[in-house]
Amino acid sequence: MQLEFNSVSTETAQPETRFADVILPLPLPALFTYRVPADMNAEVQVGSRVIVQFGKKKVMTAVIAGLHTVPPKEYQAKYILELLDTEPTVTPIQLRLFGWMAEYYLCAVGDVMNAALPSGLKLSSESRIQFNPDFDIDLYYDTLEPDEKKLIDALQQADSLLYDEAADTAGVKNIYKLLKQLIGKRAIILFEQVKEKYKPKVIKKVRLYDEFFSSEARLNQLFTQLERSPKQVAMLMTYLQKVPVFNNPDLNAKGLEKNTILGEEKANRAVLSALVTKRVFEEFTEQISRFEDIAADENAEIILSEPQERVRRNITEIFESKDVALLHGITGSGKTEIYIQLIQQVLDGGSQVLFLLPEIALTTQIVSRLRKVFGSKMGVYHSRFSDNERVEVYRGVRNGTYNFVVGVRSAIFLPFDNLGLIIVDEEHETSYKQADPAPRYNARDMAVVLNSFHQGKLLLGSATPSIETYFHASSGRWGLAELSSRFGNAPLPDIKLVDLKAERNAKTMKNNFSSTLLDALEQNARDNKQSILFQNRRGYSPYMNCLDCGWIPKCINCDVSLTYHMAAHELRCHYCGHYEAPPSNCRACGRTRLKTVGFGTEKIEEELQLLMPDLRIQRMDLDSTRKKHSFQDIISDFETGKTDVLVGTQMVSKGLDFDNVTLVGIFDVDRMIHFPDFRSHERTFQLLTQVSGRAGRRKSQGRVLIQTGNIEHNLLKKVLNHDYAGLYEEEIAERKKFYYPPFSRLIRLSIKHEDEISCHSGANKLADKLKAQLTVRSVLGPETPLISRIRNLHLQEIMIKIDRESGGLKGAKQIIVSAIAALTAEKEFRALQVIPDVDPL
DNA sequence: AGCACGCCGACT
DNA sequence: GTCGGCGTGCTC
Repeated sequence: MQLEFNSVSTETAQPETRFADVILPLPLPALFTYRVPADMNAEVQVGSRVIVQFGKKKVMTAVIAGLHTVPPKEYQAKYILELLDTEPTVTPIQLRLFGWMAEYYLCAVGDVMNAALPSGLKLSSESRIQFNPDFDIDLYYDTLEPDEKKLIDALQQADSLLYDEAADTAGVKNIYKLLKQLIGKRAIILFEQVKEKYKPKVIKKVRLYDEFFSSEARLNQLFTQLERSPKQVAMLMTYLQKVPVFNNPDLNAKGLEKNTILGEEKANRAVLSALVTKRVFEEFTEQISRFEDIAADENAEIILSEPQERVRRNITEIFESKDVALLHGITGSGKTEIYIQLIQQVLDGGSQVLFLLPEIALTTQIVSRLRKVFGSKMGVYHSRFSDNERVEVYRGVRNGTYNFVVGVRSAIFLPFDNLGLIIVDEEHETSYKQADPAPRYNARDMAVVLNSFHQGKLLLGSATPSIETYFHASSGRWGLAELSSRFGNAPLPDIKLVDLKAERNAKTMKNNFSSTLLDALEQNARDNKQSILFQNRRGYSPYMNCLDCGWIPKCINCDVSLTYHMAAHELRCHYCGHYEAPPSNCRACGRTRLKTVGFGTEKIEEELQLLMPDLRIQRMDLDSTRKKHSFQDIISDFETGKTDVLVGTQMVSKGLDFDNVTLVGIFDVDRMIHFPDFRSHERTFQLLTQVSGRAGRRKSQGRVLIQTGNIEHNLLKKVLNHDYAGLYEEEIAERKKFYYPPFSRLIRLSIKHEDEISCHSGANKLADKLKAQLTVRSVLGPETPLISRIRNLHLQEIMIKIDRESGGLKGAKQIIVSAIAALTAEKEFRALQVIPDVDPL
């Protein structure tokens, strides 16, 4: 589609002229007003997508947030160029959520909309280059320079090119100069093209022309006609067999897939196309879903155990008086079956259900389990899906194909209109919080808000609830249901600490493996049992070190040491992606005694392989699961017993159920415990409990060995005793004492600047402004974060604690926003970025 | 966020 | 003398 950019209207606004306030997909604080062309007056609706021109040449998709007839006074509104929807894509509830989130998380509505809509629904324009048909090529070709000739040649072949394609064909880096020259010579023209990104999936089919089954005689005539083409007759027979049109003429309209007919013996393309040419078969295409049509398994009836049933009733009771409940059920207690029953109940009542899961848990067994019960009326919304697939789920929710969706955090943005139940499983998971970019939202918290919009019910589930959630649940604001026995009375795993200090003194360590852990691994291998080893750090070793002068290779862009990766034999920065070859000489003293220090998953894998050569080991971390299916492959290899040991990061702790795993080994807990963060104990407890839960599901009791240099540590004792209550008591007391959530609200301001000095002075100035307006004790910092520079930007942090009782959240936010605006308005701090993060993790 | 307009250094 | 660097201000 070619767009007209220079059309200027001279009409004045008639009384009936309508105006639309639209949300643009940009981080701009305001809505923009466009004029509705008269012929669209009847069709425009709030929530519909439109195409508008923004600025001189940008054309983009916007969403109508409001319609009115008040002409803007300060400027002449541009026209809406195109209306994309006959039915609104965005529902009123979604618009309300967008606005709510923008205000709460201190970002632009455009940011929220960007996160909410799959990019397939956001068309945008691209600049394309076209040969100018008025250019007299014969006359001027020889005046062109070699680069120009190349591009012109290519443009005469294709009807248009993108900038990048043009740069490629011309073989130059900077295409703009070349384009400018050619525009000057009037050889090319540029235009903007709006690209529809979503492409429905189609299959090619064939069917008989209707005339042939009008009567048997007509068909016989056809057979006679084809007499001398046995293969064509065979193909026709195949068709009639698969599509019995004489029993039911309506079947012909649906036809038969080309691939099905071509899959038959002796069938081939030539035969089919002959029949098409003879106008026996008619070719057509049909739009289909990208998702397999899977029927629910009738036998997948879920029978709850007595404790499960009790808890289910308990939750139903809670929902009579409260909208939110926490299901605190220890690992392996069978929360999923309870969810299934509740979901079924709500679906039967005619309402929609949303089931949120953390990113990693979603690719695994739970989805197939739910699939068995709910079949293809269940939609799955996941970031590993292609954009086309996500658009299909979005549309499917809108048009009623899916009344139940299992999804990751962004699924809260789907266009539900009647949500009866939201379940947030593993509610403590940090992946519910989007760290970057804006909106920095927590899907678990937004589920609470969304639920109130729908006046539905929300169930949070976890074996290790976050302290905040447990506080709300136990204080009576929300309901609390506890499930404290494992399904089938399976015993909880037996967790033991391995004393690294003692083993080091006794010199029984082999590299990073204690003799206790090695013995257990050997025992397990003999018994044909599987083991999981957990080390929450990928790569081979976190840094290299010169033995002579202590020099450590660091990232050129960030203030971090480079991690050595064995498989790729390179040093990598885990923050910016920079990588380089490991140096053979120390860059400080020139000597060659460089050693790798510390250990990650790669090193554990290597050491274990050396110690136990017969063991079949697989590693599961970000590096080994980059490719699309590798994650699933690793899991199924382990599931089917093709591997004995799985070495992994956090990834192995989430939602995986393996019946034959009886041993879990955990490395490097001391680092986790002592991580400088007020949540480090909570985190460590959650992680260790989750990983431990992988050991000995169902029948046998599993063993967990935690290697630590600090066997007396209070937190580890709580882990050993599965003492969540103890953890909660201690943590909530700390939070109260030091005034942390849930007793206050936190807003973290990250200050970034290329220049270190400006970064510090800007942060100081901002902190001073804030301290003057808020109370001094509520503004902490600025502080230099653990990593002081990322991607060449220096960092400072200010933490603001907002009093819960004073109820000044909105006021405080107002102060923060204006303080930031005032600071960045000073020209000294023009290049300073201040990024607010509300409820940071 | 892009993008155009505008004012100062190293090159045909 | 021009090209082009990125500072600053605006986009309905």
